[in-house]
Amino acid sequence: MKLYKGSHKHLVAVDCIIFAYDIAEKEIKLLLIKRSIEPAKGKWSVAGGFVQDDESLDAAASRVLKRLTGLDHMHLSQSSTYGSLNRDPGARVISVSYSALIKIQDLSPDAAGLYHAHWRSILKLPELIFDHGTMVADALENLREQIKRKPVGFELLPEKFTLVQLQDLYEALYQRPVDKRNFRKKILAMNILEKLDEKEKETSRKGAWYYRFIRERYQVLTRNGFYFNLDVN
Amino acid sequence: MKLYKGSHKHLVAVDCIIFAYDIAEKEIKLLLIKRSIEPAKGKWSVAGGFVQDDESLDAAASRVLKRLTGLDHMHLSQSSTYGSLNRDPGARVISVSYSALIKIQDLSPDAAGLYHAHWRSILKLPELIFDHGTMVADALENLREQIKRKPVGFELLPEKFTLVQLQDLYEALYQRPVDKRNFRKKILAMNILEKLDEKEKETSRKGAWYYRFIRERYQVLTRNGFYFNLDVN
DNA sequence: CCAAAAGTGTTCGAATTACACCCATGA
DNA sequence: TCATGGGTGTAATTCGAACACTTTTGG
Repeated sequence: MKLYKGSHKHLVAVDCIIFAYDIAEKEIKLLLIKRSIEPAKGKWSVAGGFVQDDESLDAAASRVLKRLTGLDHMHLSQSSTYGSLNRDPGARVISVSYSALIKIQDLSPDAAGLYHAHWRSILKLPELIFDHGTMVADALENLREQIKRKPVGFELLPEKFTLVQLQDLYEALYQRPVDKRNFRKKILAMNILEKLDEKEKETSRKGAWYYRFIRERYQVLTRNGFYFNLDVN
Repeated sequence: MKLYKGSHKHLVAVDCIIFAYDIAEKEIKLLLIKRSIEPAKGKWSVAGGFVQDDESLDAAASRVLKRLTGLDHMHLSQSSTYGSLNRDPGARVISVSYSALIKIQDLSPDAAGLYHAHWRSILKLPELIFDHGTMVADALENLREQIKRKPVGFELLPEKFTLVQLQDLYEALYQRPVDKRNFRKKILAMNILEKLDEKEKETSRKGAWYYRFIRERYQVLTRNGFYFNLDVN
């Protein structure tokens, strides 16, 4: 049974916008790939590829990301779909963008070299191919909205982190300073962090206490109508 | 020059989720179509169709909506893209959903009959084909979030409306009562409504003052960092 | 002992909530 | 005149913003 005959078919791609947070540099970084095929071969792009016959969009995004970067089991979430006629000069391609937040240490140290993947600060991005600049801008705006209302910040930090690091992350995203006392008051009042018996001693003599995000406690609160709101200053 | 050869091509559809507000019934309604082709011919669906070779996704959505309902110049905004393998039993189809808010009087009175389009309350929707139920649920959730932070409510009301009607709309969306005095205080304090010299006299002896949304004033405020927030009770 | 970063409370104004009665009118 | 729906204000509380000093410790 052949249905829908006569309807035009399209090339469909997925593009993965991967953000990570660099604790040392206090910068959000974006994963970029040197494009290996024409057109625009050698130019910077996000990790993308075509959707195959026998895979869902979500599966395609995971596969493409794994192939280009080695990153596996990422929590990719669909962002937006781009379908202007001439967005890709090589052919008419419809592209579905996905984004993910990762802990930078999840990328094995040599993977970057191995896969021609590079991390670049979102503050100094190079020119990207096609409409990838727009895709990134859209995803970033979405991330900035999300982080106010969902505890997505913890996806970008290691298991153990200090309150100073968490605050630095918010400042990196908002690009403005945040009041330390108000920030701590607010996040601690949510009761979703556990203070550990261990200090981070690299960056100060005094040392800063490590904390841990308690996902289970957050989920219980959520079920009871708790509303995460870290809209600071 | 044939690039990207060997990559699989896909059927791509757009589906339009059109919401309207029925002032008299105080209900949000959804535009449904009796499907005219196999599979699932005669079943309820939202307005959809395939994307052609020479049109953008946005253009396809407008065209499809116009053809099926007569609705023209709608402000459609892209919601989400659905790409599971078996979502459409007829073939592998990737579908991009769009949604729009319209004033119910924008639909010419006989258009419904003419085009086999029907308005159904979102509270008692029939079974929809494929994953259209999910699409609608997703769009509705999005609308509920939006209406808190953007003055989208005015898209659903006629040019002139009363504060009671506006409040009824919010209650229809939230499905819970809203405090009358606090609601009025908040919306009037925003200074984006103009009281007209005219009363709505159909529903009460006293009559309720008509108001008008002043889009220009809203836009000026927005530019100055004003933040619409009608998160009530 | 001192430099450097971590940690800690209070006050003030604004915003949000809860709540009940009077008003205007047509029938 | 009365039934119906429209319109109004205030007090109590909570929330958000601003703000500066003390603590710890390795060198």
